[in-house]
Amino acid sequence: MEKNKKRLNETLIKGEDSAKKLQALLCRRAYNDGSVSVEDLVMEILGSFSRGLSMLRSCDSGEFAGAPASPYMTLATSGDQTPEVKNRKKPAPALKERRGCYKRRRTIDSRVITSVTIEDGYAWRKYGQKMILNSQSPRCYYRCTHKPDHGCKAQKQVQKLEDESNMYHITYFGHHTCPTQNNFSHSGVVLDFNGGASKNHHSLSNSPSAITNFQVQPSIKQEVESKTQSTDVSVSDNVSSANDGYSHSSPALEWNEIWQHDHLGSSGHEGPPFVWFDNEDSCASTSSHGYLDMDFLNNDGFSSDFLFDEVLS
DNA sequence: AACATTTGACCTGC
DNA sequence: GCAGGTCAAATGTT
Repeated sequence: MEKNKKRLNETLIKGEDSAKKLQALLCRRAYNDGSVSVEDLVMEILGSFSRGLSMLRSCDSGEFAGAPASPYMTLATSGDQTPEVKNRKKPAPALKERRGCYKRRRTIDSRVITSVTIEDGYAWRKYGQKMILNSQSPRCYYRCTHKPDHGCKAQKQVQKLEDESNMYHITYFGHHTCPTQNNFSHSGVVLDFNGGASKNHHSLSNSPSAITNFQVQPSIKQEVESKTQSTDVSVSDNVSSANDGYSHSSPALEWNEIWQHDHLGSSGHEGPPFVWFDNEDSCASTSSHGYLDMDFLNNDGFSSDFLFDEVLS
C-alpha cells in the first residue's frame, strides 16, 4: 500500500511538472491571440495537482490506505442515515423528513469542456442555480433526466464565461448509465469539428461515458424535438435525448432567458472545438476562463502526455 | 396530470 | 462563518 502511495505521488509530481511546462508554452501562445485565459486554465491544473500532493503528504501515517476511494455520497440510501446525522444542528421539520445528507461536490471523475452551447445530446434536468463568488453569472446544476427511472448519476454544472465569447464552462460529473445515453460511442467514429482552428481528427473511445455528440445542428434538433422518444439506437434518437421531449425549453434558450441579452446557440452556430479535460479537481472559479483549440473528445483514461501533446501539436 | 424550472432553505467542507 | 452544492415546495408549461 505504501508502494502505491509512492507511485501515486510520483505520478502527481510528474503531472505537476508537465503542467508547468505547458504553462510556459501556452502562455506565450495565449498572448498572441490576446487571451490570458489559458493561464487560468493551467493554474487550475497546477492547483489540482498541488492539492492532491498536499493531501498525500498530509496523510503519511497509513490513513491514506484507509481513506475512501471515492468521496461520492450514496444518495440512494440517504434515507438510511443514522439519526445522529439526520438530526444534526436543527430539529427535524414537523411535517416532513429531513433532507438527505449530501456531500459537497466531489472532485474526481469530472470532465471539463468549454462550449458555445450547453447542449450535449443528453437530457438534463436542472435542479439548482447558484451565484458564485467573484462571478457575474450564476452556476447552474443539472442532473440526468433519467436519474429517477434509471438511476443515472451523470451530472453537470454550467457556468457562462465572463468574457465576451458567449461560451460556457461545463463540468461533467459521473457517467451516464441510462439507456438513452449517447449512441455515437461505438469505436471508429471520427468527429470533424470544422470550427476553424482545429485540424486534427480523433477517433473516439467506445466508452459509454464518452460524450460524443456535441454541437447538435439546430436543424436536426428541430427535427427531433417533435419526435416521440423511442429506444431505437439512431442518430436522431440520440439527439432527441437532448431535449427528451421537452421541446419548449432547450438549454440554450433557457440560458437566454436567464441572460436576456445573450444570443447563444440560436443562430446555427457552427460548433467550435471544445476543451475537454478529465478533471481531478473541478475548478471553483471560472472568472476568466478561456478555451484551447482542441477538437478531440476522449473521456476515459487518456494520459496526460497524450493530452498535452495534442494541445501543443 | 405530469413534467419541467425556480428559488429559498438546508447541509457540508473549508 | 462562508461558499458551494443540493433539496424540495412552489410555480410554470404542455
